[in-house]
Amino acid sequence: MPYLKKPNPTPEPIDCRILTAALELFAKNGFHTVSIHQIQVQASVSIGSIYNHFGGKEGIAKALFDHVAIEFDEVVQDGMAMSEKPVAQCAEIIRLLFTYTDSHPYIISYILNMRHADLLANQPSIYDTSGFIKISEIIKEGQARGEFLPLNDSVAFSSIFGSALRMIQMRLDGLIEQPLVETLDDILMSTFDGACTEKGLFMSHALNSERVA
Amino acid sequence: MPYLKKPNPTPEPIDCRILTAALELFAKNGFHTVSIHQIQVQASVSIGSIYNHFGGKEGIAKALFDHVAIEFDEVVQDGMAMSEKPVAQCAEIIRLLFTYTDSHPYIISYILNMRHADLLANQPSIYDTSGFIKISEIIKEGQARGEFLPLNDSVAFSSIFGSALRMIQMRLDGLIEQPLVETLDDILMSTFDGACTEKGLFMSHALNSERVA
DNA sequence: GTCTATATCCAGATAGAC
DNA sequence: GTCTATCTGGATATAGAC
Repeated sequence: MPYLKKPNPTPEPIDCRILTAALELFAKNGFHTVSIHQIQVQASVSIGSIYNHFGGKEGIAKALFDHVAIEFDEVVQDGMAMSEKPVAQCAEIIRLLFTYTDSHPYIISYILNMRHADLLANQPSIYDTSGFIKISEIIKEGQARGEFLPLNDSVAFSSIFGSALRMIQMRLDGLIEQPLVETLDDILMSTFDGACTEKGLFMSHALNSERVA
Repeated sequence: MPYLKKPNPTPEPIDCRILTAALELFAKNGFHTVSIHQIQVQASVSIGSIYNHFGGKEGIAKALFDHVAIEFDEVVQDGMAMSEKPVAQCAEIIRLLFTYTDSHPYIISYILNMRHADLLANQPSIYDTSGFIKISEIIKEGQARGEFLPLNDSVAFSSIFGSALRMIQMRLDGLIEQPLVETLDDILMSTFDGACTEKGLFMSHALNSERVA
């Protein structure tokens, strides 16, 4: 029965197999708990090949970072293409990140956690990527148009993407069973319109209760 | 000159020295990159003592977790004591977390990052602590009173604490030079009242642009 | 309880055949 | 370019003196 004979279904190139295996293992177990031997087994490759292609474990991590940075940039670009308006662009980026988290959790996990997880300092982080820079520019444009509050860079970023990123973290940590997209509308609403039922609810409290300086 | 003779200025108990040293090293470099030898040196203790007290590196991590969980719970309790109103309680907890991040960055870093950073799965996380449970109850109470939007647990938590936690992360990652407290009012405002200048700005976009299902 | 010296193990890296 | 076999360093952990 030669038509059933598919004993070696590995059409992927070897370096791609290595990266895929390493990404999954790193995201699941963390850079330092994963040994090259594990990667070797999961990728069905020899140790020698790994060293030939990437020069070692750190080399794999570096290549993975470049890879996920490109993916992230594409998500941002896709989100930007959806509309001219910064608010809608940010909303679309969040939607894409949510779907991406559900479909490719290891990539998002690597983007978000890898730096803290393991690699030494002075390693590039997500904040150094072109995707993040594009987001910063969207926010600036939104402020110029008067859509977003005129807050400083990090505050504005946190206020727009903080809730969504926290949802992603919790989903990756296994605290949320639901697909993230199902929560999208709620997250967008609270992000853009606030977590309270009425605008000014917090300010009235702040005025009533004299806080200690 | 016996009055100058203070060659051994270590009034702290030995296990406390070990924990302090380990906390700093773990937060800075990550669990797996820190060796027991480093902890030994920084704490001015012998390896034998470390094994006597904690049974190894994982034992230290476990003890540290219990310790920071207690600190976190105290922060939440202090924040709750400030007011009866959930909105004000959450605002105060965020303020305390901000000041705590600036004064004790290693503790906050450990709380936020340690799980991803290193320890294996099935390790307790911040979400299992009494402090987090108290926060969940505050949110529920706020929803019952009609202050917070009636969103499900994780969405509500993310919408209220997501921006602040992102600020803390960025501060710990060295992306924010400013003390966090200086950004407190902006974060609270955007959290509770939204990141946009007008309520409903996002919804109008969503209606205008037919999103692909 | 605290220390030093030592044993054991295993991950990262290399050498060289094919 | 891919593989197997091997080397080496360093980390965890232990044994036993004090």
